[in-house]
Amino acid sequence: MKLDSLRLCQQKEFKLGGISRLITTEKWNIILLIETWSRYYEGILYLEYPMTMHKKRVSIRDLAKVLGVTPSTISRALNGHESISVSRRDQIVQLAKELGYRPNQIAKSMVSNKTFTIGLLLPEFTHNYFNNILAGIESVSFQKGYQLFICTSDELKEKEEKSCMAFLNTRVDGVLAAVGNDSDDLSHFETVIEDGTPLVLLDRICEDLNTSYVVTDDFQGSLDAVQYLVQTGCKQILHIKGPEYISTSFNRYLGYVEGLKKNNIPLEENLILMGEDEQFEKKLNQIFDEFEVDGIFAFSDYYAYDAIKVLQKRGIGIPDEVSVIGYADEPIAQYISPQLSTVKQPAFEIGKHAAEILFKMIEEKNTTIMSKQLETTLVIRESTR
Amino acid sequence: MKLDSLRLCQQKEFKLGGISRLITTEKWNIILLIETWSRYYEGILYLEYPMTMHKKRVSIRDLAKVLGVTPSTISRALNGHESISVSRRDQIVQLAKELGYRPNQIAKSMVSNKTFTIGLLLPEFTHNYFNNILAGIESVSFQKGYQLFICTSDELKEKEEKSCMAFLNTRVDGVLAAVGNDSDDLSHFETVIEDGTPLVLLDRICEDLNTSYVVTDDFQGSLDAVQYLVQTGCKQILHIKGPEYISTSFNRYLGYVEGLKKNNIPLEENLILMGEDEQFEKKLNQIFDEFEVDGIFAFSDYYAYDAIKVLQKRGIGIPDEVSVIGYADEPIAQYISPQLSTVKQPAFEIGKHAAEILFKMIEEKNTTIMSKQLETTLVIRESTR
DNA sequence: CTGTTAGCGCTTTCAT
DNA sequence: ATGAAAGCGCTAACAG
Repeated sequence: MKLDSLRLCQQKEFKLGGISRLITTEKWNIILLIETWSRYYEGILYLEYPMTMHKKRVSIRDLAKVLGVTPSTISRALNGHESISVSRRDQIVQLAKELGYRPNQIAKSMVSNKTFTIGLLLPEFTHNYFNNILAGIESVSFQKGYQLFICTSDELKEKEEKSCMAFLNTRVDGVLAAVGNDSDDLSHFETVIEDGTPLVLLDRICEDLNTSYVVTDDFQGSLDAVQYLVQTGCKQILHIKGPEYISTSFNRYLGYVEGLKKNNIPLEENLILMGEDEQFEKKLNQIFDEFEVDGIFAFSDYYAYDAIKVLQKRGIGIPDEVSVIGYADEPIAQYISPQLSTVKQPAFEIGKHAAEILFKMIEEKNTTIMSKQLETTLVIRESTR
Repeated sequence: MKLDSLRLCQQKEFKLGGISRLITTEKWNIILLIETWSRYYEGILYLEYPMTMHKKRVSIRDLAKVLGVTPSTISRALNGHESISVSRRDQIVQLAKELGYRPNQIAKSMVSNKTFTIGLLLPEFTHNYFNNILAGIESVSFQKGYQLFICTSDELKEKEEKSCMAFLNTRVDGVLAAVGNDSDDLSHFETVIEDGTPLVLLDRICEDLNTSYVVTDDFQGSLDAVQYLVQTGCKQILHIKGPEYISTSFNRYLGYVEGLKKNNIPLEENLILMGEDEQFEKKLNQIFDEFEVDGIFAFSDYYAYDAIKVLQKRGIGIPDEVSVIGYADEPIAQYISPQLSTVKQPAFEIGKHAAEILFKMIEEKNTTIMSKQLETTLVIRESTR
C-alpha cells in the first residue's frame, strides 16, 4: 500500500474525479488521499468506482416507440430524406439529441455494404517520413469522413499478411500500403486486389502488382544531388546504397549512375557502399584510405550521418574536403552539425495524393489504375560547398 | 502526353503488372511504353485495366448451399463448436478456403455487439514520443487481435470531439487517448465514459475526468534532473516551462521547485521562462545578461535545443559554463552537439500498459478504475558536467 | 408523408 | 449432430 509513492498529479489540492485528492504536506512531499476503497497491486492503483456499464444504447426503434411512429420514419428524418414534414423531422432530431441517440455505424455498414473506413499499412512510424505521409492521408480522410485502420508491418511479411486479411474481414472500403522491405511474396496484396478492394501503394513499387501507385521521382532526386555535387567541384563521389530489393534503393542508385555518366565520370564499383553493411565504418575508412573521395551521396539522412561521424573521427572537414548529401530531409538533417544538405521528399503530398486517388477509386467505382509521381527538391544546407 | 517524364521505375526492363514497360534508350533516358490505352492528365497516369470489381463475396449461405446444409452448421464448423463431426468440420473449412470465404466482421459485430476495435486518439505523430506510445499499444493490440482506429487531434478540440463521436458510432470496444493542449472543455470524453466505453487516458491528467490513467512520474523525473544539476555544481538553474494547462508542464515545474527547495536554493521567478514565448530568444538573453545562470532544465528536448542555440550564439560553453538537461529523449537529443542529457520517458511502456489496462477493462467488464504511473530515467550525455 | 416488409451476414436458442 | 427461426440496428422498395 505504498500509496504515497504515487503522485498521479502534484497540484496542491487536486480532485481526480471526486475520488481521490492530492495534497501537499508541510514537508512538500505529496501524498495521495483515497476517499473510496482502493488497492495498490503490481504497480497499478485500483479505485472502486461506479463506472457506467455498457448500458443498452438507444436505437431508432426506441425513438420510434416514444413518438408513436415507425423506425422508417425515424431513419428518414435522421438521414435528411425529402419526404418528411419539417416539423416531424425537427421533433425527431430533437428527441434523438435528448436521448443521446448514436447511429450504429455497424448496422449501417451492414445494409449499405460500406464502412467509411480505410486500411493503412505502413512499415513503421519512427521515421518522420511515414508520419508525414500519415498526416497527408489523415488530412483528406478526415475531411471525407473516413476512419483510418492503421497497422504497422514492422517490415514483417507476417504482419502485413495478417493486416491485409483483417482489412478484408472488416470490409474496409480501400487500402493504402507501403510494402515492407523484405516482402518478396506479395500474394496478400494480390488477395486485396482480387477481392475488389481498391488499393494504392505508396513509395515503393512492386513488380507484378497491378494497382495504383504514388511514388516520388527518386531517379531525378538522386540525379539532382549528384549534379549539384559535381557542379560544386566534386570529382570522386561515393554512394551509400540502401537496402536491396526495394525499388527506391535501386532508383536512387540509378540516379547516381546517371549523374556520373552525364558528367563523364567513370563509375567506380569500389565507391559504392551498402548502408546496412555491418562493417560500414571499417569499409568506409578503407575507401578513404584508397580513394580521394570528395563527395558523398547517401540513400538516407541516417546513412549520411553515419558517414559524417566517421569522417569527423578522421578529422576530415565537411564540406571543405568532402561534401555530403543525404536523402529524405528527416528532422535530424537540421539538427546535426554541419546541417545536412538533402533531397527532400514531399511526404505529406504523397499521403495526400494517395488518399485522393484511393477515394477516386472508391467513389467513382473506377476501373482504371491511377498512378502519380511526385518531384523532390534539393535542400542545400551546410554539408555541401 | 509527356509520358517520357514519368519514370515510375527505372529498371532496365520493368513490367508494371504486365501493363507497361520501362526501357532505357541509347541516351540513358528512360521512357515508358504503355501497352494498353492510357492517358496522362493533371499529373496522374491513368491506365485502363480490368480491375476486379467488388464481386459478391461468398457468405456462409453460399457454403451451406454447396454442401446442402444450413448456415448454422457452417457457422458452428467455422467457429470450432463442439457439436459437429470432425469430418464435416474439415470438409467445411476446406471448402471455405477453396472458395475464398472471408468472415464478415461487420455481421459478427452486429450480433456479438463487439467490434474488436479500439479507438486511439493522439495529438500528433511528429514527436517520437507518441510514435513509441503507438508502438507500445500496437504490440499488445495486435497480439490480442484488435484493430486500431487512429485519429490525430492536432491539439484541436474540434477534431477530438469528432473523433470521439466517430469512435462511439463505430462502437469501438475501448478508447485510448492523450488529450490535446488546448482542450479545457472535456465533455466529449465524458460522453465516452457515460456511454460505457472503457477509456484510458495517457500522459496527461485531466481534472474531473473519472477514468483510468497511465502517466509518468514527471515530478520525480524533474526532481532527478535538478538534483543532478545541483550535484554537479549548478547554483542558478533556469527552467524552461511547457505549455499552460497541461498537467505535465505543471508537474515538471513542481519537480523543479522541489529540487531547488531540497537544496536550499531560493526560487527565483525570473529564472522561469515559457518555452512557447514568442520572444524566447530575447528574454533568454536578458536573463543571461542579468543572472549568472549555470544550469538549464527544460520541459522538452526541443526547448533545450532552442536554448543551446542561443547560448552558442553568445559563445557560452556547454557544459563547461552551463549544463543543460532536456526532457523526453527525442532522437534529436543524440544528434545535436553537444549530445543532450535528458529525462527519458518510457513511451513504449506507457502505450503497452495503457493498452493492457484497457483490455482488462474491456475483458473483465471491470467496474474499477485502474491507474499506473511509470518511472523516468535520467540519461546523461554531453550537455552536462 | 408514413407504414409494411424484407433483408444485409451471422449467431444462437430451441427443437429434433 | 443438425435444422428452423428469430434477431442484432438499420435502410429501402413498395404500398398506401
